[in-house]
Amino acid sequence: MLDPKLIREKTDVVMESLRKRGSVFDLEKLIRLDELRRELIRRVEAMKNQRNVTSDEIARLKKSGVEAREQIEQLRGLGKEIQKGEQELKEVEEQWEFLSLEIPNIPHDSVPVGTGEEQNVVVRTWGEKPRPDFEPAAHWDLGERLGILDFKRAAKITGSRFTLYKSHGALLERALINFMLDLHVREHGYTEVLPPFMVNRDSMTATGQLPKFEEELFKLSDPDYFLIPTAEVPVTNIFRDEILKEGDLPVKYVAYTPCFRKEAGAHGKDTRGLTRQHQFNKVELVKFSLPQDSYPELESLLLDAEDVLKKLSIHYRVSLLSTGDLGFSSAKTYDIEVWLPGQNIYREISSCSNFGDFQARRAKIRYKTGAGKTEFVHTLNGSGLAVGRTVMAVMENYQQVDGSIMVPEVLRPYMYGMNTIL
RNA sequence: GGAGAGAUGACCGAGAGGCCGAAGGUGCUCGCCUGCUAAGCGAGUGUACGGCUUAAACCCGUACCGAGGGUUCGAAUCCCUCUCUCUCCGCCA
Repeated sequence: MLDPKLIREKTDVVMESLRKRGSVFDLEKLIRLDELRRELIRRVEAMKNQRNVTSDEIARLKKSGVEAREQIEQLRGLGKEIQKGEQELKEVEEQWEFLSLEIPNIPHDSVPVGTGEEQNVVVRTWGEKPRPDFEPAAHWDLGERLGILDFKRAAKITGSRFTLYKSHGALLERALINFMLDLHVREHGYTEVLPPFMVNRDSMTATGQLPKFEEELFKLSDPDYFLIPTAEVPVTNIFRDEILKEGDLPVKYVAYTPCFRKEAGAHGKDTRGLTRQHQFNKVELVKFSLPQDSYPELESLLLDAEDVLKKLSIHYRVSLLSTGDLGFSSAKTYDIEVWLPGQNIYREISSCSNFGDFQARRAKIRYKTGAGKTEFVHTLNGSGLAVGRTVMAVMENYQQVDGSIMVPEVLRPYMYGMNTIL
């Protein structure tokens, strides 16, 4: 959500932001609703003021033993008037709020302007593409051959886009989760949290998944809950409707959770392997920061995520998303793309974003400054990393000519000391 | 699932139809005092929205005592519904 004052007073800035994103949002309609809303507020509040003033008078008269028939009569009709006005206001306010929740965040000045991912900018690469002297296989072939990934049976159990991990495959997934959590807790100073995997509608609205992206979410019908599409949702909502102390910031959390996504817009895309699943594991980094620190915090969060691949010695690149590719809630996003030799492509394995006060405003996460003012915090998050995609990166980058997979050095303590998956 | 208790400001906790935005305490801020890893004294300290303002502060107004409805001229206080927390019983991984 954007500051209503900003929309009202710096309309051109908001317009420009929408243009850069290629968004078709109806800003004029929102501004009209805002004006109508304020007009109604003025009317209703004037009536309420009259009610309060006269009510006080009644109280004074009664106290001094005088009947106040006339005044009571005067107010009898006013209550109904106020109710009518409030009803009208409520309707307008609901429309206004709904529309407000659908304006995307304003991109930061450092974000390149573009129409899509073609204008994303690669800001750095790390390591080099491996040059095996054999034709590297894709992880789905490796996984089925080794008996560690079973896509057919997962489809039987549930449906498409699910995976059954078996034996050392399951162990590798678990090892990566523990390795990542340990790294971020012990070396990067994050506090581990394990949140609920289902959340309510308010939480989904606070981080920006609702109301716009409901069709992407798995929904439970009985209680009105949703399966989380990322740990960002429950973890950011830890402080919803709270006022933090300035000295407590920044707060840094790391959480492992499964994630559930419908992938509604991706029919027929990435249908093979672990790339795009309805359920996948992710270790997520979340920060709450002072507004003035959030961009440096984004850089350090990105480095924390990159560190996982560095420790695993897997080649990757980092790109800065252009305005056309930027997520709805984000002001600035870096993607980390890992090299997959079996598919001969780079694939996103982490997305690190600064949301500015966009989520904090929706979630009402604030802090008190030394001067006693209450302000919105900035929220940030990034995958550290997507675990299923890391499994495929390990498999494809560490495969041997015989189809076995070497276990990266750092994972061996987490895998009973084994050095090869045969 | 059954029975009961509760939900008040950053936190704890009074309050039971008009004098309550809400006592008292803690915390925090400022000042004084003292002087040493602390204490004492005094003052101040909610949020949101609307108006005023070039903008802000100030000021004015409105709302908010879990959420939503109702009764009433008037509700933190009375009634109804819901949510959550706690205790006991039952059941259960």
